[in-house]
Amino acid sequence: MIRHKRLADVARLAGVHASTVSRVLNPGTRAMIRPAVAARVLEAAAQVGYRPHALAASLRTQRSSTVGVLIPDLTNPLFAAIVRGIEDALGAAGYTAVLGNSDNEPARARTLLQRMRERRVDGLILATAHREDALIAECRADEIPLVLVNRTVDDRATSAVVVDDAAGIRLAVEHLVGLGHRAIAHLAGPQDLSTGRLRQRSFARAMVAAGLRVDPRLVLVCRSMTEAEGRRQFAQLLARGAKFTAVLAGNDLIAMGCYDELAARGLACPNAVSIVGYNDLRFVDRMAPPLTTVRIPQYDMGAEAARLLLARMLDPHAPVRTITLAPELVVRGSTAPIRRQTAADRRREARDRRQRAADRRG
Amino acid sequence: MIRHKRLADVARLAGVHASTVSRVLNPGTRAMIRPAVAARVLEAAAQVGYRPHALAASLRTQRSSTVGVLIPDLTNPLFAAIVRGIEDALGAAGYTAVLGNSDNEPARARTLLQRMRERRVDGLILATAHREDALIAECRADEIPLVLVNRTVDDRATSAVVVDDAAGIRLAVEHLVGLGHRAIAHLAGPQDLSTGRLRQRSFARAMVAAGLRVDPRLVLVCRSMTEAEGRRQFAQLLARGAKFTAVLAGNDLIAMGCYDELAARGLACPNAVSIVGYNDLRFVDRMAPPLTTVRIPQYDMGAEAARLLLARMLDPHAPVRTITLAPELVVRGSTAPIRRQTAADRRREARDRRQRAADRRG
DNA sequence: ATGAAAGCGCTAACAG
DNA sequence: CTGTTAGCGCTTTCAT
Repeated sequence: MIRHKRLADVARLAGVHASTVSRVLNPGTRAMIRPAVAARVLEAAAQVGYRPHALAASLRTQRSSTVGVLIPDLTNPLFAAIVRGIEDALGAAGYTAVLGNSDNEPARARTLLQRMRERRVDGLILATAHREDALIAECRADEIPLVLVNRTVDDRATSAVVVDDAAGIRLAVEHLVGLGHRAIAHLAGPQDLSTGRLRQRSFARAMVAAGLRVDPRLVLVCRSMTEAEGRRQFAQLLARGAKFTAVLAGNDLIAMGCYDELAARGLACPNAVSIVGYNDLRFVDRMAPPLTTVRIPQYDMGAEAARLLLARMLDPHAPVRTITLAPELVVRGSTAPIRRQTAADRRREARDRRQRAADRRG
Repeated sequence: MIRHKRLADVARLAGVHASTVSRVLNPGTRAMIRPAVAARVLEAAAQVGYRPHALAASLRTQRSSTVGVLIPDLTNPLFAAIVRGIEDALGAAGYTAVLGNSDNEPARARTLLQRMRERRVDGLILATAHREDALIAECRADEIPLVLVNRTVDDRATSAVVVDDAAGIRLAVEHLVGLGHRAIAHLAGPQDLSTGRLRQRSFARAMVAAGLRVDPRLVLVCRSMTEAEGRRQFAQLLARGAKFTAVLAGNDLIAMGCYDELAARGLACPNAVSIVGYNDLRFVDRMAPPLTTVRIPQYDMGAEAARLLLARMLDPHAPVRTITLAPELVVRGSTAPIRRQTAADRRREARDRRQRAADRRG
């Protein structure tokens, strides 16, 4: 390992005291030093290749210029995009993000938060909030600057950047209704997440607003926002036997699960059923069929959350704020006008199904 | 901001000296302390809610338990997966990753590395290597433990975890040849990246090994591994007029670009042309058509890189190692047996094309 | 405008 | 076994 140069090394070379070097190198105190001396110091620093020791400075100043970012899983494109937004905004302000993946396990989240606190992060951005979240309550008690992103908590006591899910869901429902759908199912996300819950409630309200009845048999709650769980609940939905012509999925991954179950049964979307997702993950525009979904500003949510946190760290008395960003509907190939199925349709579908089964065997 | 407890606070409560508390709390020195005292200390620590100050410890021990991870872009699923592998392996060893996105800009990379060095990361994992990389040379000169991942450098002087691209490309070429393809094009990645370069050379070798000639007009080099550039070069390839029935893309994003250009021309894959990608990014199995591609162990590459680095940090004299992981071919719907086009085929395609154009207008 | 000195919270060498 | 002491590299009073 290399021997790092210290302020004292630069000081000796420049013929000044270490504290003078420190003052020259820190923008806030540079004005204290006579330009001639400052120039000499700067040259000396460059000559020995001086690099400040951020940890030592942090110990002294009690500020690490570091922010903890906790997400469920980086491998989910939604969170990758949010993190990118966070890191860019943070980086522009001279801050560094320290990442942690909780995998939606509170125990892991606790360990990671712990580690971040020990590293003395100046603030926290959490994308892991549950509607009632003990961990977040603890953070609040510790008075560490804190911002939630994407999901929020029920007591609006913490700053957050979220999407107007009510509007997003309304757009989706109105789109389906406009296509003639009446029997619309909803595969909701987990109800202990603000997103899962709010989207479900918004679905009910939007249906009523459209003059439709919500059939309880057409609303199922997924235990997680994953493809596997989406597929399971969609199969469950089919098993219930209640008729429906469209599905509003709690998010894009749940929608993908529907695609999987449809494919396994030899059914085609949007022929058999129209499907709408939520989030507009990267690549869902390339699926077969391209997914109609509600786009949310993933990157911007992250960037906004970072900016909100930066403001809060600057002024600890800044008020609690919830920033709500607008979603937009992106219509693609997974939704189509409702169409009463004719006998001919049924025959064609049956033939296609047989053909596909044969293909798989062959 | 909360008032943090220090060792001295715990010490006072337990009626011992701060150094005793330190010894109790550090696994390596716990054995020094009489169990009865240790128990008293532990209780006192729990009572005041003591949390160690990692930065202060780092300053003293000259080890931050932190690793810098530099990638081009978190938003690329390849790097998201690699980072996840890195973080999991690092986390299991008590280390924390500090992430940076270079966007393939050397200036950004330099700034980020700078910041990481100031934070005194104990080691570095770089997924941003160019074949000749000044930044990496500097890191080597600084003797900071360093591991490359996915891409490597030409002088094999740095430890790395990479994929056996020669094998991967051979699998892909043999697959295409097995389907009857003879005129195979290659949209190579940038030649200043080890992956782009090695895959192109491997393509040439695999073609020769299969008894085929490499037509220079069928090999184009993309300036970046992106969809936009893949599309541009594929259009270029078509413009050259040389006949081909299959394309081996430098990676999945380039392959997606080919999809885009085909779609724009109303052509269908694998009818018009077979396409093979590289990496097997998440979701490419859901594209239209599902992409035949070479799967690489993305997560494991990251985890292996982290383990290699951990070993190196433990023993600075550990030898330079290159770990090569095996790829595997995943055959899906974007490749099909070659088929001489009949007059009927041509008529059908022309009709389809017209239909699609009409759809777009309507 | 600059130097001297103290101390952030911790660990480790040295005593006992 | 445990206490004492010194100091990691920096910033920031306090002097001058």
